[in-house]
Amino acid sequence: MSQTAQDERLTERELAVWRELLDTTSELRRLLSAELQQVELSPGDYAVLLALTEADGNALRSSELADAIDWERSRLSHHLGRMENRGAIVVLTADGLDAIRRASGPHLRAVKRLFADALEPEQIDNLAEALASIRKNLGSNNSTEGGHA
Amino acid sequence: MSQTAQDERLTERELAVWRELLDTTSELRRLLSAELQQVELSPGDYAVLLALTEADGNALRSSELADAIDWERSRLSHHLGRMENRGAIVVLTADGLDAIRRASGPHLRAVKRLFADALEPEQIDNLAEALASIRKNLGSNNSTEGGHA
DNA sequence: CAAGATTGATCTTTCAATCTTT
DNA sequence: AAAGATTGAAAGATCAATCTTG
Repeated sequence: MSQTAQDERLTERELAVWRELLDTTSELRRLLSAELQQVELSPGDYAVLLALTEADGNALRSSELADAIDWERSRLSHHLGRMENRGAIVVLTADGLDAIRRASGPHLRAVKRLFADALEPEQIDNLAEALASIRKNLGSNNSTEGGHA
Repeated sequence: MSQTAQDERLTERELAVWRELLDTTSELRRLLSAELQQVELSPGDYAVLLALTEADGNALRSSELADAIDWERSRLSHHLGRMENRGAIVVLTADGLDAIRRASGPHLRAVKRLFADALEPEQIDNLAEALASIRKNLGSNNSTEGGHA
């Protein structure tokens, strides 16, 4: 499945990179979340709206939406309820479209600024390759089984 | 600050890798969390205990601990309260040491299995380099300012 | 009945006060 | 008063039922 020795312990180096991966992505999520807050959306809101925008006819069945953003059904259900309370959107209405349109420009600029601008094309390739290897390994590995929740 | 052109839009490729980074790390966190649950610890518990284990005398002031794991003070305060309720540990007691000892073996093996085993040494290096670039860029960039919360 | 979807309970995180200590 | 720390309330996430529909 994997290319490196399976039998040895995790090295200091590997552990350090692992922690750095967790810390860095946490920080990125935090900053992007703050960015989105300026247009009154949570990261969850954004994920939901984005998935709907990208779907055919701007609509998805609940379970399809859950799959698209890889959420548990119950989490989605609660979240949609909250969005409704806030006068937000379940299936993309004019308001919903408006919200995501207002958000996506700043959001994408933030992703570029915080992430893409930091990396050379080759680094992007390397990162993509590393993530693909991890993914591939998750598929064949995974004691908890199943893939996701 | 950065090496690539600042003025163009985020490319499809960059966006795809960005999403893949978010998805992959989410999945890793989920699996590691499930792993920890088998020894009755949450990822938060583990972070707290680990920081204390690595500290001088297995103790830290509250604000130092918060800094070490990069949490807001209030979050740490609530979490420590919950750990106390559960009969867990604030400053590392015998029970706390015991808990982290029981957890760390399985946890580190899981990190190796899910993360390190998937990557060639060169991929680890590449990943570390990409993360370092992102970090460096976060330092000089960051509109929300400050660094963390 | 089984998959799709919602609900309630509980736990976690965040935000805005508030209390404490120097 | 300013930094350190705690608290309460509200939002978000998770788990185990439960309800709904095909």
